[in-house]
Amino acid sequence: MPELPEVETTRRGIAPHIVGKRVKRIEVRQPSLRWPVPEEIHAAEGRKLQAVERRGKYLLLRFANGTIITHLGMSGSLRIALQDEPPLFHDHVDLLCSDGTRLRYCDPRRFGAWLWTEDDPLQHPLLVELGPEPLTDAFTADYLAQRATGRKTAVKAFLMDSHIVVGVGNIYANEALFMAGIHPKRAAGKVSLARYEKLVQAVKQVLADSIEMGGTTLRDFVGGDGKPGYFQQTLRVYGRGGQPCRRCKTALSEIRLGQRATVFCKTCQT
DNA sequence: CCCTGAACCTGACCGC
DNA sequence: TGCGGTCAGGTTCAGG
Repeated sequence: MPELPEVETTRRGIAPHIVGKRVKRIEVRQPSLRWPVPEEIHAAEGRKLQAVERRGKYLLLRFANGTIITHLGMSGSLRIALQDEPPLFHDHVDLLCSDGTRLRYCDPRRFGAWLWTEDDPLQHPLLVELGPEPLTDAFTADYLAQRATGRKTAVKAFLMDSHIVVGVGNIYANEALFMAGIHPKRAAGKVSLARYEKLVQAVKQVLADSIEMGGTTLRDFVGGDGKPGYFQQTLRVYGRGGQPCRRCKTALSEIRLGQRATVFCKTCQT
């Protein structure tokens, strides 16, 4: 489900309900996620949640004695459960606060994660090698061009590599490359600095716009406050293979690139 | 170091 | 109605 806008929408949706509250209990009904949910995660019980932060698509639940690192994977979601709402089959983890507020994690495919660290979470092996946040000034055309030097990999795969830049998943990679007029299969090392400039602007714009609108809705995405996102209606290419390019009317091409659906306009993107 | 493909898992959908 | 194949928003990992 989630790309960066969905994760950020989730963070904003849940934080007001749980920050500052004391965790009464963490209920793990299904510990078999991407990695096993560690027993040490119960160290958060009895502690006050200090903040909910985001790094890439990871959410960090900060406590004085450690941090829960979560990831929503492909199909995960976090929501505030209603009082006495019984967990459904795929509701794998609850974080129950002492006032009865319940943060509920649902993840049918179980590609997500709930981990615990007592060290600086940004130094955790999963986070320490991540690329810059796309919506900060650290994400520039110069940076991308430098990282792309000599690389033959398709620019779309390059853009989706979280070690290059975090938060650009399949939907927004397709969208940003269209906006920048770059063919998704072009070798990353053969994209000019001027075009990386356009790409950086496109990534920032598409992500910011999507966050503004509450995240893309594909199937059933809902933010932490239960409101669906509305970005889906404005997608330029994703999910539109065979339909006319909104710019030039050419039928959009759809191919598979690195096992991912890739949609582009063969006229507008070169 | 770079690149590719497989793997993790369930559910929805489509054609027969 | 059932079955098999394909696809889905992510990321790590093994192997060449």
